[in-house]
Amino acid sequence: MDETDELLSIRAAELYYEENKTQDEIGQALRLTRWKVGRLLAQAKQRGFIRIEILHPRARRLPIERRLREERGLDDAIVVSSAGVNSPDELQSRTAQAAADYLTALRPVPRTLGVSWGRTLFEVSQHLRNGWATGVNVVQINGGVSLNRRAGTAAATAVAIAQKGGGNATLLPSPAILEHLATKQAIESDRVVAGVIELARSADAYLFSAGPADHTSVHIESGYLTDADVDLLVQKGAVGDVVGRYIDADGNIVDPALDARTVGLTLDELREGRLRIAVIAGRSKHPVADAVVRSGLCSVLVTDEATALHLLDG
Amino acid sequence: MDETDELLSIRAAELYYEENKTQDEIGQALRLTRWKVGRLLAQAKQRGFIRIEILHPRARRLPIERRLREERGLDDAIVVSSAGVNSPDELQSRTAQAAADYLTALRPVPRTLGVSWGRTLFEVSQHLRNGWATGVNVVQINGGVSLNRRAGTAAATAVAIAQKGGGNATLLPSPAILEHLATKQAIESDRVVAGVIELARSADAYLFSAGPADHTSVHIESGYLTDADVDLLVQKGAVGDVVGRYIDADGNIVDPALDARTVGLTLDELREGRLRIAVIAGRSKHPVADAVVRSGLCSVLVTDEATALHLLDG
DNA sequence: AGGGCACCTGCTCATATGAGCAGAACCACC
DNA sequence: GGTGGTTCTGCTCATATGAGCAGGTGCCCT
Repeated sequence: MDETDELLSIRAAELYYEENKTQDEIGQALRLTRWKVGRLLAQAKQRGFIRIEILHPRARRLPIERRLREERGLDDAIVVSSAGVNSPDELQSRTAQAAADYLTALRPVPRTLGVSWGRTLFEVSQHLRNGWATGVNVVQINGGVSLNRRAGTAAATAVAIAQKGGGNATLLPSPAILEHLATKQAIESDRVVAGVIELARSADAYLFSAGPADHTSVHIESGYLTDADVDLLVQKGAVGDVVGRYIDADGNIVDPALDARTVGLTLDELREGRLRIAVIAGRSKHPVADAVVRSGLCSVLVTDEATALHLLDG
Repeated sequence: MDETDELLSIRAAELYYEENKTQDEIGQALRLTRWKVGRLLAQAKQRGFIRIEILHPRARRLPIERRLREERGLDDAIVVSSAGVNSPDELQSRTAQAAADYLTALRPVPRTLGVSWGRTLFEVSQHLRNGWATGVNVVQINGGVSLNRRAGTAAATAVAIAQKGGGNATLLPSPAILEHLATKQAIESDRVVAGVIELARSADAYLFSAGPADHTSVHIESGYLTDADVDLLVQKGAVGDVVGRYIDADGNIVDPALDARTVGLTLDELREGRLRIAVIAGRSKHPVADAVVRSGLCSVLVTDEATALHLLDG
């Protein structure tokens, strides 16, 4: 295509998309046949001169979703559009909404849903509508918060999802990470705790997020880890955590000793689930999202456009 | 339109614009009739959920051009798109290119074209193609630079436009602003100078830009004015200059004494021209662009999208 | 409860558009 | 300068889409 045709295709596109003229009218205006106009418009599209965006908080990027399914072997992918987003919070909110939508539309409806906790999942729970399902019971799959001011979001998340879904929540009454291995083993052998974990293993579906390995981690905020602990994990190759367990870029446990002191489903147990929905959004989570997808921790990913493109780049 | 329909219209838009499905196929996928799908898509468009942009350096915004013509009474308007622009320089370049295109397409071809000088017009001259016209003579309409290192762009601009247009340039051999009124009067009564100005008055068309009233002004760079001079003009209400003459927001001369020492066409003489093309781009020129358009100094405006929208806001 | 009104739905029909094809124009290479 | 191949052009025809309309539905007010 020569220079002249390129310019003509732009003129034609202006008249077609901005002025709503028919290809025939454009032909008369530019002294071309309408077939030529059609071809010019096709070329303009094909060469990427025409960008069509859907500006809406609920807009998704289906082509990217397809690529994720095909190139990353996911059973399903939900990618929310970043078009018109102004803040990281807004992106997080859009992603949480999309996850809520996905859960609501899920068929068959899971009888038991295993959930982790964190800022993202809390938001998902808030976006779910009352009556999003009937009779969905929820079970926590890893130890919860309790130490700090914002105590209770872990419990609140599970309870909200269950209540709005017309079912009950089963909480895992344990800290996320214990100081001593012996204590952890003692807790896990407790009848109640062991029962909850058993129930978690048998869940029909899992819903979880992932945290970045940096100082904004919920584990630091909750007092389970210190800044120094996280720095050390990063040194060892950690890119983030899933259900409280820190992994490297390949999805392997970074610190087995720490992992042994962490209460809840192990990553291998998590991988046993048939439906494993990860909800991960935001720039800071690109590395951990990559690890989660590569190592097959999730079978379904709900994420934002930028993160999805990052996954497809590598 | 209720919540559900809004969501459906977004789903439909995704399938239509991103997946290239027909409305019929979308209907099957979403369990709607194809007419409903058509209506949803129409609503999505009408409510502004669909944004279509033409990404190309030569892309224009025809709807904005029309509004400028209708709401600001311009004979013509050329508005270049800012979509995908990363730097002010790029915007300036696009606008200059558009001005060059406009000149090239101009019918009837002006026999004599009066031009001012400055960064913008120099760029226009560089964007013109050899042979953009045949037999277009160029005459300078205001005094030129000569004092500083980058001397000669004023002359270079006029000469380039003339040469590429197969005609000759007539330069105005005078400084832009003189220190004393008497000198200015003496220069203007010089046979040659008077002849050039007479020729300028009779030009078929004028092409000029405008400068901002700030320290980046070409008049400071060229040594005709000092920072302090400009500060004073701003205090008196100056928003910028046209052919070396500083105007306020209403297009009136800010400092008559200074104006009397400025060589070239007066603003009233400029306004006599039937075809007066102003080329003005960039954030810093919004105020002066506004003044130029409001006071009818130009009959045709070539500008960028942001500047155009600023003009339409007020 | 009934009548009136606004809105919505599913249709027919006219129009706009894209696929595909035959001939024309162009180019390069003998 | 002919000849084979490639690209381009203007067409026919099938399909996709939008306008407009008749009937239906739900809603509000009496």
